[in-house]
Amino acid sequence: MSFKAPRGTVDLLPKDSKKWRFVEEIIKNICHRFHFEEIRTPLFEHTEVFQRGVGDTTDIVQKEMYTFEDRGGRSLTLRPEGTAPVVRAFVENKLFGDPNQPTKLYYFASMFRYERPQKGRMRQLNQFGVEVLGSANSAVDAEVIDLAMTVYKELGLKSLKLVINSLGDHESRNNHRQALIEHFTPHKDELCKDCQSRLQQNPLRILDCKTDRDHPAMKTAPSILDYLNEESKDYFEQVKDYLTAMNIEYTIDPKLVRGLDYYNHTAFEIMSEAEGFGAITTLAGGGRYNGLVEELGGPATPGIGFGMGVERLLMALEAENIDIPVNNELDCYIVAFGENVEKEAVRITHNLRQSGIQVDKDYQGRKPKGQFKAADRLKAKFVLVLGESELEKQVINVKTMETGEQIEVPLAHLAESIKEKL
RNA sequence: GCGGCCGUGGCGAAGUGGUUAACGCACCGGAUUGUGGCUCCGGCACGCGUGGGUUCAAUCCCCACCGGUCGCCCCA
Repeated sequence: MSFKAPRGTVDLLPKDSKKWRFVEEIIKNICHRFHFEEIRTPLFEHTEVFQRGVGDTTDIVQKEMYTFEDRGGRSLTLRPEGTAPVVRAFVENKLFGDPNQPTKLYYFASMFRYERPQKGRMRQLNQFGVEVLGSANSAVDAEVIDLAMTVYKELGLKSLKLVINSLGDHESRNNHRQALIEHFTPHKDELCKDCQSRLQQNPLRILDCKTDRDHPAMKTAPSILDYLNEESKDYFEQVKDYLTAMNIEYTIDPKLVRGLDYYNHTAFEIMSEAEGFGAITTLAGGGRYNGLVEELGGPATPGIGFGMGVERLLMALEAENIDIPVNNELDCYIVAFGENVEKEAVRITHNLRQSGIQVDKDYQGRKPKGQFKAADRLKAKFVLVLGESELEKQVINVKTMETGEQIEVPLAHLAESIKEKL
């Protein structure tokens, strides 16, 4: 009987986990500079959180959730995205009552979506994301976008495209929605099946449809930008001004809609334009969601955030041939052989580790030559050679692998001697 | 949910309807009783995703299933 990881999941092996840690550290460092604090929410939530938060008509809720019933008959769902849980936690823990507003949070967490896996799409995926709750200031929109772009920039990505749009406030959205319904209804029979149902449920997303992309009615469809009321228009202008002030380049795409129901005003996506990236180009996406906190039972509180795919970030780095520095070295490797030497080798290993030195030794019963080979393979800086004669003299031979030179060090001074060399 | 391609040792990869399934890398041992990176020699798949069928005979042909991969929808 042999087992495999479930479809759409992978094991993160040491070779790659080092890269992940490097990326995580850079990201967390940036969050610290932007003065965001970490939040960790449960892996699963009551299904209702996502139905209400993300929206019943979305693909995520309709066909991508890992939903199950627990022994108490409760319907629970492995989180498919990060915003709804964070907002739930914000409300439940009354973070809105903290005098320090806005509340600036970030998370680094696994998400789950029941989808057919392919390049850059997994059933368990990892996202870094941020949420800012409690401010309707357009400078916050710009700050959040700046943070995302900073992550990519500091990791060295060049072929990026920032796309922004405004979905407007409630009034603007409704007017636009009406206009869309009126525009597309005469062509209803010519649209794909998905779009026919979208026409009633969420006409905005027809604009996003790839199947009907070339339909003539698509080109003449009313643009949201023409339906923004003064306030929404003004807000969007401010966001653009702030981006320009920070020298952040962007393009405006009136068709950028985003898949989740909770967005309004600013919506944005960051895509990779690198060659050989596969069919998927979206690295991160986000936007403003001023009604979500209320929707989840909290006081009217504006919010904005984004989710960034970590797997896709790593893919983009690879596509642009950006190497992640990985430290594979080992400080010391103990080569021991002869009668009764093993116990002393174990003791020395322990003592050096207690002194803060990184040490490993052979556990495979290899001959001395094999142990040296292993030390070489592990890129050990020093090999500590312990045989019967050394043991008798209470010394150990310290060999510097790079130069091949070897000196005798009394066991009593081993730790200090190595610390000096390191 | 739908479609294309694929499934041989730890990895990469050849192969044929029929006695012992190439080769390369890695690993282990020896040449070198206690010293790595080079070289040489030796070892390393009762097995070719699983099940069924065709056949005197199948890793190779057919079918089904499972798995992987890439793409569609949608997204991270």
